[in-house]
Amino acid sequence: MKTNRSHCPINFALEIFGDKWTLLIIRDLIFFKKKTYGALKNSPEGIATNILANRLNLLEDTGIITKRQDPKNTKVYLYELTQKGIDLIPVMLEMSVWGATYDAKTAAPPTIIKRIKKDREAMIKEIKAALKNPQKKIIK
Amino acid sequence: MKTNRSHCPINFALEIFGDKWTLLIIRDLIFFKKKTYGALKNSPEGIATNILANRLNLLEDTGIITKRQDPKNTKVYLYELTQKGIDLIPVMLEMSVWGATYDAKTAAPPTIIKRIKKDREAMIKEIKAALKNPQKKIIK
DNA sequence: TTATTTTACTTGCAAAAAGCAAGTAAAACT
DNA sequence: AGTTTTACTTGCTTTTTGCAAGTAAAATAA
Repeated sequence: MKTNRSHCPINFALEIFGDKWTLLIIRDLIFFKKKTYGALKNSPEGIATNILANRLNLLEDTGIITKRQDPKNTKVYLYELTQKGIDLIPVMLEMSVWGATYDAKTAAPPTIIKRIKKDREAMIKEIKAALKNPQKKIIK
Repeated sequence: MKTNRSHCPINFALEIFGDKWTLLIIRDLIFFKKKTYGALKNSPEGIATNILANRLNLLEDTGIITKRQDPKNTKVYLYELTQKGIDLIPVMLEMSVWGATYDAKTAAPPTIIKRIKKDREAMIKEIKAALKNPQKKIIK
């Protein structure tokens, strides 16, 4: 059993998602509404399949996502955010604003960044609503 | 020369501080106002000295901190946040709230967490003010 | 003035994690 | 019945981390 380095809340967070891949998976689940292993592995950063499988397991173990069979296709599994995962939206938004501010070549849609800055709370609600509604999408 | 995986703002951020130590150093610079190598290495998580030196270099290279000699003691170096580093305060606050929410054994001071939730903007200003004023401290 | 301590690192080596290519098993489609 | 699709696993190399010890220069103490 692995022991915690401390109970500082920042450290607690980093022990779960302090690496180069985990938050990218969560980004895809939140902003692109990806749900399957296949969709997640097709992200532009090119995650290795063993890393993806490992991180999905860790995220499930830490209660950030759940895994279930697709009712329409028994060989497909659906990965979905729990409340604990949904509550990472504010972290993701702040990271997006920071990254968009300091990457001169940022690909972040300016309208989205502006809306985050202008009315964070509304944006958070909108993203949560989009997660529940299969029609809505935040980023295409 | 290392190439970017993508220009997604989240990925941009992760390529800089997507690991288990970098944000802990930034935490110490922001909340505990640590400025020296010695102070940083004494944090409870127990960072190895080679990792600390490496991360301080990377943070300097990416423009998040600056390094200068202590005018009172030529053998001491002072590490200080740039605007790019100060702008990580919102990210740190959201991570703190999330970590404090989901770690049953959290050591986060409840009064601080409440104030972040109640008035984020005021809290951000207060932390910035504390960084400029050598008397003020956010967390002791 | 010399010796010791303090500060900020560096070095070397073992262990763990990441990255890459290929392979597998079961369901589904042709 | 054979091929494709989906979700992984395996094996191997490279890179990163972690740990213990060492170093060099400045400051302090004897």
